[in-house]
Order: sequence, then C-alpha cells, then structure tokens
Amino acid sequence: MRLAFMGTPDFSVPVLSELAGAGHEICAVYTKAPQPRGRGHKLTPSPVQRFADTQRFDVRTPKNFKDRETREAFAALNLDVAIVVAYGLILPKAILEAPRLGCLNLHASLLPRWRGAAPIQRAIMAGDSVTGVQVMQMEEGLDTGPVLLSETVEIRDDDTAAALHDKLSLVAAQLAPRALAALERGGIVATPQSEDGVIYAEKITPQEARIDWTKNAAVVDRHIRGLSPFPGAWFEHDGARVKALMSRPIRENGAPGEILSADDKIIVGCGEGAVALTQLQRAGKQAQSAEAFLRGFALQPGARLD
RNA sequence: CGCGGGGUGGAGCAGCCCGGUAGCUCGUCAGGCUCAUAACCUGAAGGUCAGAGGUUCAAAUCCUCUCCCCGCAC
Repeated sequence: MRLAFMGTPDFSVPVLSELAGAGHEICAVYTKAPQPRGRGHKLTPSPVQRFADTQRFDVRTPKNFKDRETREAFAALNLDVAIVVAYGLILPKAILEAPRLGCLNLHASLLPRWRGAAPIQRAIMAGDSVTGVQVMQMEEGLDTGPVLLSETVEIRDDDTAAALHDKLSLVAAQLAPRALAALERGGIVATPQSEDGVIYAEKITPQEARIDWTKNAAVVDRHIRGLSPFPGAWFEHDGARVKALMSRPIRENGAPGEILSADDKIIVGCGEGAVALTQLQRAGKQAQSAEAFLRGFALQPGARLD
C-alpha cells in the first residue's frame, strides 16, 4: 500500500522498519523537526528522522498542519493510509481524512485506559499487571478512535519503563503490518472504545519524579521502576541528587527515608515496608550497582534520605 | 557558544583550592587460620593520574587546547 509514516521517538522506529520490510511503499515520513536538546542544546534530529535518512525516505518536518501548503502536500501523496506512532503533533480533520483509508494510530496501552502522553510509565506506576498495544482508527479526539487490533503484554514485577517500552515497541512493530494486511483484505471490524475506564496518562513532571518515602513500599518501588531510566525517580542526600533506577520491595520496617541497611545493598524505610535500591546514579556519574555506589558515597544506617 | 559534574591499578572513590614518595574500599593472586564460608589474618601483583602543549628545580595538582562520559534544563 501507499502509506505515510508519522512518528518521532525511538518507540516508533521499529514500526517504520517493519512496514518498509513488509513491502509497503513509504511515500513520506513525517516527524518532529530537529530540536535543540541534550548538552549544548545542539539541534538534534529525531530518532525516526535519523533512521529514515539512512533509508533515504522522503522526510518531512512541518511544525503543524495548519497552513494550506502542508495539507496539500500531504493530500498530494495520494495515500492509501497513514500510520501514526508517537508523532507528537495533533492532526486536524483534513489530514485524518485525506488518505483513502484514513489514519491509523498505534498506542501503547489497552484503551481507553491510559490515553495520552505517558502510557507506559503510568501503567507501571499504577501497578497494572497487563498492558498492550492497540491499533485504532484515528478521530479528532485524543486516542478516542475505535480499535482494529490489539495485543496484550504482561507487566512483570521487575519491569522498568525502558524494558516495557522496548517490548511494546516490538509488539507494535509486528502489529502494524498485520493491521494493514487485514485492512487490505477488508472486513476488519473496528470496535468502539468502552466509555468506562477512561484514564489519561499525563506527562511526568520533574517534581513528580521525586521519591516520596512516606508512600507504601509497593508504590515507591513502582514509582522507581516506572520512571527508570527516564526521567528517573530521585532523592537528595547531603545536597547530592541521586536517581534510583531499580528497586524491589522488602519486608522490613523503618521511618520513611531512613537507611536501614547499607552494606552490600541499600534498604530504605517507606511509609509501610521498605525498598531495596539496587541500581543508582548520581548526578554526573554513570548508573551503578548499589554495591559500587556505596563504595564512593557515604551512606550510614540511620541516615535520612530527602 | 543554555547551566553544571566527571575521566586517578580490574570496579567505585580520595588526593587538586595551598605543586614535592600514588592513597582508600572492593576485586584478583599467593600463603595462613577455620568443620566451613562471599568471614578473618598476612603478603603480592597491577597505574604513561584521558590526550597534547605550556609554566616550574619539580605537575594528578597551576595555565591553554583536544577527546570521551554524565546530571539539569528540554
């Protein structure tokens, strides 16, 4: 089929790669324009753009779809369908309706749960035991369209956002060509989303990423894993900012934030129970195991983390 | 030129401000002790102090440039 791909972050890349491999004609790749980011605020192209450039796809980076030229350029592609995966721009109705079969979106949650920006992190933080990837027919509303295909993925007790992200990304990559094949055959049924259970996955704010030791151990643990490694759950001690990247709940008790043990592992009291921090990173340093961390960072039992 | 931290035996760090014998914890190896052990004791190996230039009698330390890593902000 003649299709356009629209996506921006790492998550989207495997999907684009699979679609191209499945023999579809990638008429254009839309992605967010290079933005100043990282150290030095250098202008950095998106992961999708970097990949698309290596494949010599026609890469387009409009700021939005408000002006007529951008819309006409899109319409002129004469598409069968557009595949949208974490693009980061709102598509107006004129764009959604331009391709013959409309626009399909792949979203990393079981809708209507976790519509929006940060479904993977939110699912782990909420303690969900299952999530998934769904292909939906796009409408004007945010992640509100009827679902064509769905695949579930188990969330494990030791999953981090990064680990789950990678699994879901691969699932999405397999789902996309299947959805197109089904669409080509016709007769695929789009199931409207339930009106119950709608939850929005709000973006994570840096302030929110700070660890609240007064919460229960299970909540703190999920907070840490759900934000690992980006943006990273963090705390402060002696003026130093430290990210906790991996943890597990422990059946011990102590005051919130109190160091209960700091020999080969770091056990910290929570509102109820405790967590063992197993992988940490302090500002300016690489991520390291608790053992290595302790050799260079003075932590005594009884100390309190902020 | 957005702000900031860092590169020191295999790992993690101290030493740098105030130049003068390369230090700590762990690991490795050897020996000892022990019923036994990731425990304990003794000893050993292992370093062009990221790289280049400069200042100096003398540079890990001071100055200049380069390379690499990371945190914030996004």
